[in-house]
Amino acid sequence: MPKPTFFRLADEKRQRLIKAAYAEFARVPFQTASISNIIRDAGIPRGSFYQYFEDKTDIFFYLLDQTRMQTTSLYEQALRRHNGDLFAALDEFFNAAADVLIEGPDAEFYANVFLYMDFQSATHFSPSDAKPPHKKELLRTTLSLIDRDKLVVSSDEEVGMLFRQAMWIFMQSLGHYYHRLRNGEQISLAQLKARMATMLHWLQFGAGVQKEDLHD
Amino acid sequence: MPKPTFFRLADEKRQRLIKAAYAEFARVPFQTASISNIIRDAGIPRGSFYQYFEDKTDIFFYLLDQTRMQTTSLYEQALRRHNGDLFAALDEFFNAAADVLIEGPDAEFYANVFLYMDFQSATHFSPSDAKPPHKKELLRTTLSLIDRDKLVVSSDEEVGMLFRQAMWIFMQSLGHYYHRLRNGEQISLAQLKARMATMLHWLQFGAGVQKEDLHD
DNA sequence: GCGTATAATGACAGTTTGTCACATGACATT
DNA sequence: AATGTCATGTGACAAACTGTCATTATACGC
Repeated sequence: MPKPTFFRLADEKRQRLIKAAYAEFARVPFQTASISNIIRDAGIPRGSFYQYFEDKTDIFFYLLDQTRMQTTSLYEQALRRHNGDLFAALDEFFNAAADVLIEGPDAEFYANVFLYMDFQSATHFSPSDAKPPHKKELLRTTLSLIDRDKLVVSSDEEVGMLFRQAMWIFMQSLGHYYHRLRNGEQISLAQLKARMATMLHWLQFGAGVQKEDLHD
Repeated sequence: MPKPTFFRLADEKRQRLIKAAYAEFARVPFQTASISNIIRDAGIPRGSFYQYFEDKTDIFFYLLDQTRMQTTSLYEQALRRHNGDLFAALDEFFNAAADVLIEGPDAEFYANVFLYMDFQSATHFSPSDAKPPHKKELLRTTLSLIDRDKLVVSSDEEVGMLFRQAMWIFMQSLGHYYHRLRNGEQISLAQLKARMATMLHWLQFGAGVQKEDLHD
């Protein structure tokens, strides 16, 4: 989390810093991104940066949290609209979120996020040592709103597992999309959505031939 | 890939270097690991290291490939034993591989692999700019040995998607296991296996209530 | 004006990485 | 034994980056 000083900054200065950070994390993956570049771009002295943020991780996840807040609400809306039908909500959410992440202004930033995010971060979607601010917020929303009669789950733990499996489909598909794009291969937004739908359908109905189908 | 010089090295020296590298990558995640530590441990001059390897990534994936070769054969055996039944083979393979990765001598190394591996690497399981040596080897084995009549897939592309979804279950579960372990929470190998089985079962038969089940 | 808390600043020490000019060794040929 | 050649060994070095800290500047209440 940014330090209090950061939030007391003049708007113009804060925006300049945020913009420079987005640019750097869009230019190269997190591991390669450097604070030196960010502060040079933003025209902010080195010491000041450390007055606002702990380190590179801190500012990175701050940027990520910004958009997570948007998408979280998209998900919750979908879940309510479909009366707690998890798979229907996920399907709608994936499509809406893909639009935001791929056609929005920070697409390159997200490309680096989804191509280079590690498992630990993907699972918890915030730095491991952070206090849980809204960590697992999506999961909590899920637990409270879903209709369990439509799922084959026997505990909250299992709902969590299922939810993560679905989120991986989403993240992996975005990674796949950006990977193709950067290698100059043809891939459309529609194809991406089809891919997500297929994988989600497997998770819902199974990718193995059903027992019933064998009764002939 | 290591440079030719590396393979011409005296056995003792090569082993010393490999051992030091394993130790470093077991000590900290890839991003944090340093070549400086490896060569200090191995007692090898800096210049020499760069005569053997391109960089940190190069030696890391060399180590990883070592064990991939083992596990690949485990998978192929399972697939043959089950006459191309993908899900049966995966189930057996997951259990066998988990034994190797968790009870073997390099468990700490794998912990860092599975906790901190990024999506790009996970998908391709080798550095992105490397020539495909045995890249996608598991996938190719799968394509040639599986019985497609037991699956709801319509193309090789879809087999690939399904296979990756399954592999993610495996990797994510190992990540989960190690995460728990490092946070001092109780988790047994049996629980890990149960988790993988549940998730794989969902993928095979569906986690949503089936259409047939609604006909009452 | 004065004093105190808050913020800004950039020089600096400590690391790390990849390179390069040079040293050393092995070995075949004369 | 002398020489030439090719592969390998070596460590000093430049470049880059990170996080800190002593010092200076600013704002604000009284």
